[in-house]
Amino acid sequence: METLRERKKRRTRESLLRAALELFTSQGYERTTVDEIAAACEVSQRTFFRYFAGKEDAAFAVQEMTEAHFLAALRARPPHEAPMEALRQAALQDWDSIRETVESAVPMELYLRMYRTIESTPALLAAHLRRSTAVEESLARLLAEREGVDVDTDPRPRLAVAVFGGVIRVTERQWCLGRDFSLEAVRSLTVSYLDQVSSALQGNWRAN
Amino acid sequence: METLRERKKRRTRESLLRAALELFTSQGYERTTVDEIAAACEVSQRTFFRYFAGKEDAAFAVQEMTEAHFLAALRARPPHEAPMEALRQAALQDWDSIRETVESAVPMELYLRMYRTIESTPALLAAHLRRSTAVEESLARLLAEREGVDVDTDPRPRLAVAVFGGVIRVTERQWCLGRDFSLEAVRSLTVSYLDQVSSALQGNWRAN
DNA sequence: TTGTCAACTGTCAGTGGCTGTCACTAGTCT
DNA sequence: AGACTAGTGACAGCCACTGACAGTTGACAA
Repeated sequence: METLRERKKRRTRESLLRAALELFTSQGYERTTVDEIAAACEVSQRTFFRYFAGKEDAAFAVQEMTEAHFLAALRARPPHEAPMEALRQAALQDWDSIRETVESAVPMELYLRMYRTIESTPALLAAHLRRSTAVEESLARLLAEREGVDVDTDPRPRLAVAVFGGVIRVTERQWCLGRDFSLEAVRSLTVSYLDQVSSALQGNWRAN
Repeated sequence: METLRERKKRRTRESLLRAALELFTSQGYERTTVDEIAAACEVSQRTFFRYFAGKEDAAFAVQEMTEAHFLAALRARPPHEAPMEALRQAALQDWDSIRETVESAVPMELYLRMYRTIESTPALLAAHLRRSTAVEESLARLLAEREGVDVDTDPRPRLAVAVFGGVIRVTERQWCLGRDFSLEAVRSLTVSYLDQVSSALQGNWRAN
């Protein structure tokens, strides 16, 4: 059972996270100070730093959950699937079931707004890309294990994941730039872009 | 002709840049303060910020030159080359002729050490990845123009560049991790990895 | 219930990156 | 030589972040 102390702690964290994302998305990440976030929750600035390693950490708290969610999705793919197919299916399945994961922390709508804020804030975009490479390292190891190859001598796991990651990044970016900012939109964009990779890689585009 | 004032300015900048990279690579980026860099050049901290937008800006001053160098290399490729082939050739040619570009600012050896520092410092790696996406955007536009397609409606330029960028990133990373930290090493790694992409993308790796 | 302990929090002081301001020095130009 | 102005240093201040210390409050046993 959850003790009173734990409950209070959880509430404080949730309150801080929510206030942070609300402020980041409404007035911008840089224009939001940690003091402001703490004040909104009626705690001291010091307390904020006891719950989050930094301002940036708060911005990515939900992302961290979805990253783990995607890794689990890949782990759950049947072992007979080819690497790229497994990645593709994991991504699609991920978008289909992400809502529950996200809403255990904040409203889905806030998460989506934060996604856009990350993409349009240079400092956050940089952090996002670095986090992505960390996830990609895990993905590569997972694929290598699935296929029974050594990730340190065979570059194919990392290459496959890097290519996949590149396509996902393009997808994310176009999604955030577009008008239709729904889950269905990102899902279909993912399918469309993954399907066009081989066409993009080979030959002359003019010849179609 | 270069006036005395301009000469002094250039010298100050060169001095600051060199001192910065020397300190970053020897004692670490985070453990180096701007005050330290300024003191090493006998100028005030304020002056450092008149030459560089920030500490990070100094760390990437040479990278910025090599980025432009690569873009120029791609622009110089004959228009009949297929997109991926042009990217590949530009990359190889880039590594072959990078020395002159770099040494107009700092010794090659310092540049290479800084490269490793960037890769192993989380904050710098993040910034590096963000810068890379900016370069990739330029590359995509360049390819689109070459091929006569519209970069805003046809995703293939961005996809091709993202895939290419992903491979280059893997290359950079493995290069920095490896023992052979020479230009020849990165060149041959580039060739090797680009050659293995199609193999990595399709089918079952075990069947090989 | 009460006293003790440990967890949680606030306050304060300090560091480092970064910016605005202002006065002053030193090239530049006529 | 004198006026102009780019470049600089000194100073004050903001914000992210950290360490140290003390006060408060929930947990748990006697």
